Amino acid sequence: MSRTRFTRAVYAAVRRIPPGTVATYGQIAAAVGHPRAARAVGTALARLPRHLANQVPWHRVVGASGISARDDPERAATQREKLIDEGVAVTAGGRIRRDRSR
DNA sequence: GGTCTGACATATT
DNA sequence: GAATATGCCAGAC
Repeated sequence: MSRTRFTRAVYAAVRRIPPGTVATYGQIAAAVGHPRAARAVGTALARLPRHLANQVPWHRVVGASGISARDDPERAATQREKLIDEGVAVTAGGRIRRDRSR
């Protein structure tokens, strides 16, 4: 199975994100001990299994410029709506207000 | 087991 | 702010 220690650490870190708050991939990567592995965080979440998607608030993880979702625009829309539903201020461009991130 | 791809970041121009 | 270049790590083939 592909879920490595790193991946599990990422899931754990994402789970620790407080509601109504978003974290960047860089922050997650740094949280698991790999400040330069933002990309790995992306792939790990991209291959996030459904059963884990239920317990991991992946929608709280955004890119440095907000929601990225270069692979699936639908995902971006879902993520944006979920964030808005949680009270996160997401602009029309998919960017997050600085007081909610960082 | 080597290579390509990718939900990225940071620095520089 | 946008475009370009480089580094980083894990997953899929």
